[in-house]
Amino acid sequence: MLDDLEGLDWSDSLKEMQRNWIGRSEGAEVQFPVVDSAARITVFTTRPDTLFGATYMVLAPEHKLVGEIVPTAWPANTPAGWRGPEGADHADPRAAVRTYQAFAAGRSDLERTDLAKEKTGVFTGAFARNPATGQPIPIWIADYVLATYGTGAIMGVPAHDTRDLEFARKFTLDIRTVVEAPAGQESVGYVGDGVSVNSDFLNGLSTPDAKRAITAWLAERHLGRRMVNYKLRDWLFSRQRYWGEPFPIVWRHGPDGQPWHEALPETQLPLVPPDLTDFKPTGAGEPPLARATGWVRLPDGSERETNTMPQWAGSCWYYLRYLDARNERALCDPAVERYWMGARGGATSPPLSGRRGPAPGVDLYVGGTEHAVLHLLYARFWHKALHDLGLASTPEPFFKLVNQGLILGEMEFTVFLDADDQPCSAEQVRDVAEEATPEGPRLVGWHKHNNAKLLGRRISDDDVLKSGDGFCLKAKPAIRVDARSFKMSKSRGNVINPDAVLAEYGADAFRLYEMFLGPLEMVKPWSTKGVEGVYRFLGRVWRLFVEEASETELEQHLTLEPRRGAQWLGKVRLHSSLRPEAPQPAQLKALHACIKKVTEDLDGLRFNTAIAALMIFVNEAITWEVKPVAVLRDFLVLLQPFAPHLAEELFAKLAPGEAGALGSMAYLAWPAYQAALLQEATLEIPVQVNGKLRGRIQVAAAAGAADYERLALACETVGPFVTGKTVRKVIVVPKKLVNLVLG
RNA sequence: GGGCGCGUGGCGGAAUGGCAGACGCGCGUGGCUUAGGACCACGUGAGGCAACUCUUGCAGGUUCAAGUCCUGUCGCGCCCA
Repeated sequence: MLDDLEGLDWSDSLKEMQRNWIGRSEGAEVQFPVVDSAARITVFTTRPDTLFGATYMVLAPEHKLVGEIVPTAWPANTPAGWRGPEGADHADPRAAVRTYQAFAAGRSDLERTDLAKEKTGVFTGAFARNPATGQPIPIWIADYVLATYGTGAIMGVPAHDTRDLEFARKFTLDIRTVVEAPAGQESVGYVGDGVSVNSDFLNGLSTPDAKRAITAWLAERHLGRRMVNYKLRDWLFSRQRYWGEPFPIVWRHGPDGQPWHEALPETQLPLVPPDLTDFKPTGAGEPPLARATGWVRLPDGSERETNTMPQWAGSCWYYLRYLDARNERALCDPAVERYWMGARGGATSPPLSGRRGPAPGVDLYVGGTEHAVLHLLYARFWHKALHDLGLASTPEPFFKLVNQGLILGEMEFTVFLDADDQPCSAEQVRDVAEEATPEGPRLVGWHKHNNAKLLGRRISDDDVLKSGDGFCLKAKPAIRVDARSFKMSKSRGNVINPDAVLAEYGADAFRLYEMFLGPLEMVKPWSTKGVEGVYRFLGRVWRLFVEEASETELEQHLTLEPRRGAQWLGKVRLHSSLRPEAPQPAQLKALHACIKKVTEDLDGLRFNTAIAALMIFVNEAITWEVKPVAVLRDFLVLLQPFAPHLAEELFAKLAPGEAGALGSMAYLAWPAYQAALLQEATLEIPVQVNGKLRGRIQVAAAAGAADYERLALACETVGPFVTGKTVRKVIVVPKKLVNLVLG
């Protein structure tokens, strides 16, 4: 899964997130014998070269060896600070360990590892032997070591690990430098690569060499081995909910009473969940399915599994099932699978970056980053399993993937108020954060100087003015306000309901606005005013085609009898300026410029600029006295992917026979632009003097560099800047500009 | 703390190293209208009477030419810790 990320046409950040989640790290496993015990503590480290600097060990509080190694009494000379956190000076190590374990159990993983927090821990009273130095080193338990990561134990190398150093300083543990930092840097606390020192046979070796040497040395003595560790964990695949696919598993009991489970035969699939009216878990704490006793208990005495699969189970393979959703015998017919998912062109794992034409697998996956490491990681895993089983023909499901940006709520302005309701300028506020209240989240902050808590109050955009690089109160310009857009959420109350937008502006305007908002991948704030803008554009398209009197009639009838809209729509007539005449050159140029832009922008998923090109065309075409039908027809083909309802409606009026025969414009050929029609006879070229715009010249399309230079020097508005000075150099970029460089 | 991304008019945004601000919103003026928050036309980065000057977070650099490339810095966002 890690290696195949290379060939995917995904964003680098998304691939990086998957790499981090998989969390491959190379290092070594090292055994530390426990003094006066048969036990050995295994640690995983990415820095085996620092083994000589390991001056203590830490086990996770939940580590299974803890109970085994703790002695009944503190060793002689145990410092007071080691015998319990914050001065709790326990009489014996067992009490200290018990107390600490209880403390750690109450903390979340995040609280434990947060670097800003104070390190906590307690000495177990036991020692381990550093396999490199032979010295005994104290064994601690501390919650900055997580039981679920690696082996749940670490060697503490305070000189070269930030967290270990903090811990060692707090509990006055030995700090031993074993890596020399590059000149000019302090070696204690240095975590990069350097040269080994104070490390016997490693001395003088560079970090990579030292890692190899110590790993080999450990392996020879059966004290360790090279190891690759992964952060990726199993993901618990069952839920105690009703809504989810039931597992096709039954439980039986052996003669000894021991339960064992068995998969249902394929003939009994699919397994459908029972109808329930109560979806809560049972009083005994069993999942909701246990309520359907008739479904759970089978005639032969066995019982069905009552856990269900999690929501994401289906999302790992639905794109395969969709290909052949009614197939009763198989996941998907192999021929169908090859047709839709197969690597067209023969390659099974092509390098995809910069590739043209259709990709194998799902043609294009558009999804949010919130799926980066869950759905997208596990769907890849399932797909690879299915590929290995011969059920999927590609090694990856989604070769080309685009993360669409989140659409945020409308911009909100917030003024900060102190305890007396006096406004405080936003630049005086630090640590602005959201706080939950019964009315929904609100912003809070703290005053930079007096540390007073300040509460945010939302204000209307009518009450603010632009000021410098921010906004201020219209009534009190000295008070700056916070301006930002938030993620839409029910509790904040800034959710835009698509149904409401559809009812008001229609589906064409809604989808058009979403595409017009900005680049697909960017986070963008919603603006209902912007929907009105594209809605108006659709109105202009309509009026481009439709005769005004019949449009007025339609509107009047719609007001009186909205239910008979379809009937009146049929009576709408095309505008009399639409005629089957040959297009003028300027009209063809406008059309083909639009075809070129829309075609290229669609290929690059730049919907916003494609729509801008459609608008430019309409703005021009609406001024034409005669509108050639052929030109407007091609325009409708360009419009159809963006506003299909409107485009189809107008196409049916413009070409009723063709529209009726095709059923949908989707079957029409996409227009091709002709470059020749876009050629100009003369070009307007800007003239710069020392890089500043000073004039414009008209240049024939076929002109050479000498013509550009002559015309530029002769240009009226350029003259005053050049007279009396030496033109040292003339830069001519054909069809682009002329730059006169003065001496 | 680390990684990645983003900073352009009042707002969303446009710009193969080559005329910054396309297109849209908002705003202004006018027209049409019994009326309209409909529609149409024109204007709209800032300063200046003007010639012109300034302007892509900030500071440098490369270049005939930088929003775009490089270095540093500040701010915001996401992910990880």
